[in-house]
Amino acid sequence: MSDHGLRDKKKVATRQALAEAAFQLAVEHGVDGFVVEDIGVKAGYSRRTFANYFTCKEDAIANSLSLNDYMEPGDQFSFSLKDHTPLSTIEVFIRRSFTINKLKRLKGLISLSREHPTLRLYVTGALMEMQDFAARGIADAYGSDYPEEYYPILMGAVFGAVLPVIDGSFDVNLPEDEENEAGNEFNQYMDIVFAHLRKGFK
Amino acid sequence: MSDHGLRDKKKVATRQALAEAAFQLAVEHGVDGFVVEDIGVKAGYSRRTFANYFTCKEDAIANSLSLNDYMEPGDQFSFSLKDHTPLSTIEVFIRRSFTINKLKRLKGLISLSREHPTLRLYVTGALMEMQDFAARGIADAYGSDYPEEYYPILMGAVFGAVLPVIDGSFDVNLPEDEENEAGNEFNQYMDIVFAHLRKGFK
DNA sequence: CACAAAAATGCACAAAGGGCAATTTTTCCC
DNA sequence: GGGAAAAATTGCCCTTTGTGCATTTTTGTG
Repeated sequence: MSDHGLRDKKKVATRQALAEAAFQLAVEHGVDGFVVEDIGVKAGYSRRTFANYFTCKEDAIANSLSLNDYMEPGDQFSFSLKDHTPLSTIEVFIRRSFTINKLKRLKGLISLSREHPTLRLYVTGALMEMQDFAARGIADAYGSDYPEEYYPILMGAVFGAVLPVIDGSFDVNLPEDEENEAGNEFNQYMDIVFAHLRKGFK
Repeated sequence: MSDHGLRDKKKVATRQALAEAAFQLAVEHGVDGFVVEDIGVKAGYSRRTFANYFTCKEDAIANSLSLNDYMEPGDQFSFSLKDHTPLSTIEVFIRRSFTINKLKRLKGLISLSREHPTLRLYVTGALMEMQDFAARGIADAYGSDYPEEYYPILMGAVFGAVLPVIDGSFDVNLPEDEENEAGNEFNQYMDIVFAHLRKGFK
């Protein structure tokens, strides 16, 4: 049998090394202040290898946010099977996913995106992938307990409402200490978001 | 005084001509089946001029959807000042914006995007611009009648819930006759979407 | 350890992106 | 209407990308 576990792990590592190098170079020299070659040098790979993992610089920079590494669909949503509704399941998923470190990286990406429309596209694209991931997980978990069209609408509404954070129109202040996950401003904003989503709009 | 009206109109026309040419070429030969030069030839401009209007092919193709041309923020949301809530205002805006012709173009873009992640990014980007446009209009129209954070959340939720259509996971069947705007499947889907948004999620 | 599969690399070439300067077109103002 | 100013279009040029293909190197298996 083929257990390519180790090989796959190395591929992920390569991908992350390249993305991380790309992000750091972008912070240091601006998104347009370096070339793909530089990423390769910094990460210890060739230009050609970079092209095997990413389509362009922006792709690599944005995906340094790897929001969905370490996530396994089954794991992430197993808690949802009892005592939870789809909405509260997503709520837990979102709050768990945006750790302080992720939010810090996100802030960096947002400020880079501010004057760089193309990068902005790739950053929102990364979020969309996270949304797809969550949508699949939720749909698997709840099956036919809700009308067919419920999940895509719910998922869209939730992630749409989170977008202002990603997009930078809502500016999240982050605490210095990594430990204080629960009380950060992102979670306060989520309180408001989910309250609105539960109550409905007018 | 500087009345650049005619000049601006010509710029818009040029932009649209290039975008339209790009879209048609994409339909005929596939997104990767032609080069920027071809777009210029088809639209009657040079490669260099194309670069003045768009960053790449995908940018041009996606923006052939020009959802927000002919829109003036003031005009579009003037009806909102009486008898409407923010949500119902957006609802009218959305239903008005997605005419049969726009939806047809959107379907074309979706099928092109299906196997082309980069184009997909640019198409959702075009929708985001529409969202920004609507967000500004709505915020102007309602000012301080609602809590400060209300509009971005509402706007995000609405456009997020519309995204499945854009994204192609909801497939809209369109009537042959252009006249039948009200009863098309898109509007039926919107009925469900806005019902959920009003009622709230659980 | 040797063999097969897969990843990284090198090479080459068509194409993209964009600065700069020249040219053409549009607008402004008398 | 005509000439000056502003803006749009274009050509030129050169660096950077993207990618197919062949080759080398690394990894996993028996």
